[in-house]
Amino acid sequence: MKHKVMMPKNFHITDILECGQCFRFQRLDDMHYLLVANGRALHVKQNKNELEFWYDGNPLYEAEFVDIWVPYFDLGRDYAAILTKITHDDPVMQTAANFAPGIRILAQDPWEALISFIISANNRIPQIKQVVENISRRYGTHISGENYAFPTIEQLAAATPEDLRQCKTGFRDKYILDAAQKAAAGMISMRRDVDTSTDDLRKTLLAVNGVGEKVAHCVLLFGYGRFDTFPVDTWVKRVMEQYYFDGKPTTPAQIHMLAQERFGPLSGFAQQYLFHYIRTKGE
DNA sequence: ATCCAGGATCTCC
DNA sequence: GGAGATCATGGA
Repeated sequence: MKHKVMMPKNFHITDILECGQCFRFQRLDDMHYLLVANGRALHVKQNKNELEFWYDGNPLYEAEFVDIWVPYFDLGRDYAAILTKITHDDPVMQTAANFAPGIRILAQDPWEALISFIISANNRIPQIKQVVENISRRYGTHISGENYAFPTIEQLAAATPEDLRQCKTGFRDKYILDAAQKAAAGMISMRRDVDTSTDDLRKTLLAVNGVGEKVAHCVLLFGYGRFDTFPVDTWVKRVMEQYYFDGKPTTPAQIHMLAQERFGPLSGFAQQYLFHYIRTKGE
């Protein structure tokens, strides 16, 4: 059973999935992707005037679409209003946003985001995707065909370092286990609606071995929907130094201050447009 | 073959 | 606190 909705403004499935925020998807065809999230394998097909969603294996009902996938794809948010604000008097942001105006920040699971971005450290996106896939197949619950859910905290907490290494985690095996241990012990809430300030949440994330400022910001943004964050990786550092700091060397702290001044509570959106633009424009 | 990747950590100053 | 080396893995 397919679910169809009218084409939302500022929604482009390629921009959304290929912009580097999410790792569990594959392109089946132009404008047609298979995504694993929320314990489901979901087909997403973007047509001229409509979006189609359907599960790989079982029916997708209206109520479930509304409860799970509308929030996941952030369909209730007015991205045109966001773009108007962050591009105001900012030609750099205008260029970045025009490059991929269909980006939306997905409402991902905090636990999956935490592990995924621990894996992202000193790694390339194709390999991050491969390692997350390996871990899901080894520890996650089967969904359909070749699709496995991302493992739960308990499923990963039961892993051994040797086992994890077989998933090609490299030196990050101990980091993943530390995250699983702390999560299982309840030291970090894995609820998106947790009532904790962004800064306090950030500090608890930094307590995990293998989580520094950049990974913490990514988990806050993509896993907890904290849009007042601004992950600074090599690409964002590059684009910010080049266009906002007159080519001068800059620290992440300085970049955070400028982002807070300029983009405030919309920093996370701004960061994703900039990241995708600088990383992809040359291709 | 050497270098590097959505970084983090450890060491040494 | 800042600079440098090191960390698995695999692709260029």
